[in-house]
Amino acid sequence: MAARALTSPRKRASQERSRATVDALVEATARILVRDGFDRASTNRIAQEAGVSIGSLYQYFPGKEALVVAVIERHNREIMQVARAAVVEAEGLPLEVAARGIIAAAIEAHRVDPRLHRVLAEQTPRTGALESVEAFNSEAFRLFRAYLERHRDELRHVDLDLAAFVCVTSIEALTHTAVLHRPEVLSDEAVGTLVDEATRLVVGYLRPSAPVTTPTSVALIR
Amino acid sequence: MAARALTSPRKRASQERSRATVDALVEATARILVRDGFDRASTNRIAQEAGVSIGSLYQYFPGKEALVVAVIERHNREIMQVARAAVVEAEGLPLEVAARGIIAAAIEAHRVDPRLHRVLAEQTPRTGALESVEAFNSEAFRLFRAYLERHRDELRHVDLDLAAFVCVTSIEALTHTAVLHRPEVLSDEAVGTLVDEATRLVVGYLRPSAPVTTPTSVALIR
DNA sequence: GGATAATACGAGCGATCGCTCGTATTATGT
DNA sequence: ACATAATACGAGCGATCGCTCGTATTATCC
Repeated sequence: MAARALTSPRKRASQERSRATVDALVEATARILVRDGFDRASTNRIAQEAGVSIGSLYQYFPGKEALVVAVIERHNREIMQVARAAVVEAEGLPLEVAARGIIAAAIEAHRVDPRLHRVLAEQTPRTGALESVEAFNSEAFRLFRAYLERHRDELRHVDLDLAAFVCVTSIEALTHTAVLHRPEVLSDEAVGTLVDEATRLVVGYLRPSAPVTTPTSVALIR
Repeated sequence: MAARALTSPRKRASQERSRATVDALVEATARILVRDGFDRASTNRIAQEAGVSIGSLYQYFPGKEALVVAVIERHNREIMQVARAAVVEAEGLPLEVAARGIIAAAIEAHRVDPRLHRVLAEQTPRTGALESVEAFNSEAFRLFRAYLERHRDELRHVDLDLAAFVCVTSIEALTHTAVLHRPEVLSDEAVGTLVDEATRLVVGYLRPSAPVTTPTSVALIR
């Protein structure tokens, strides 16, 4: 058993008819993930939900994992579209306003099919082919790092890689956790406060003006 | 199938012999999770690994989920012990030093059986009984909030709930992501830098001295 | 319109899973 | 010592899973 970890379609869908079949399968996978959860998403069930025979499913996907990968990639494409737009829009703006816009966009991005997002985040094992799909994070990282690079003069002297890592990770975690576990801070009245706080967090971190504090106890760990 | 979601042992282990059996099962579950991953951890396999019959397993655990819950709870107890100690030690110290210690401890905590931590984070579905086990996070939240409360005078005026949420979420994410995806920033030379940056992040956020910026565009979202 | 390629179908095999239940073994109390 | 309770055992049932393969249908090309 085990160990067949193919991810790409076995067959390229060339005719119109088959492209529809593939779409129906990906669509059905997403629906089932949301409605029934990851474990209950068997290939048989997916084929049935899609109105497609199990044989046809295996003509285009080598297994459940490949279907989930397809769903994730589609979801990520949609999310990154929002993020990219935000960074482009932020380009000309001063640091704080830019950060604010990007953070607001991060929240907005997490609202693209949040139920699917939840299933993918909470139930989908990051194993096999699924683990590499986190190219998503590194794309966000590159995007933000590029912004920092172009606005280096507004920043304190800092390793851009590290700074981008700190900012992206924090923003991601804040919006992610808020969406999944803190719906109350996302009410129309409260969401502004959250954006304010997150903005203060990263701007205070990036700004040169921050009070330079004695980096004493460096060897506290290890 | 489905829907039996018991979590607590069916039988309390009263004699010494049975307590050993339960321990062996939990221990075996952790080993298998690490070695083979979540999906391959079947009850049959766990029983075999523990050197215990499948019948005995079901005398004490209603299913796989309960076993995993037991493993998670044990792991969380170990981690929170580190965190609690750090907060206690931070009590008398000024904000920055305290934050530094807590962050260093957060990294240290993530080093308690990191391979198990990875499996639990990446493969274990947060579903059924597993979702409530995230009481872990809320415990960390309470702990940190209590510290903030006792040091309110060193802070800018801020909603403590919100501030604790922002700090805990960020620190958690930074250490978590670093341990799981950025081993290079945890080398003995680099880890100090990471602690420095994380400290600057939260201290700059909590300090009153931070340059108060005009909270303009509040309605950027929605 | 006939040949060939592309696509769709679904019964069903073999493997694994979670779990029960009847039985055997060991500890406890008197 | 014996009776009773606690614990341990594991064969095997029923359900589900992933997946193949022989066949039927539909599109494409000349």
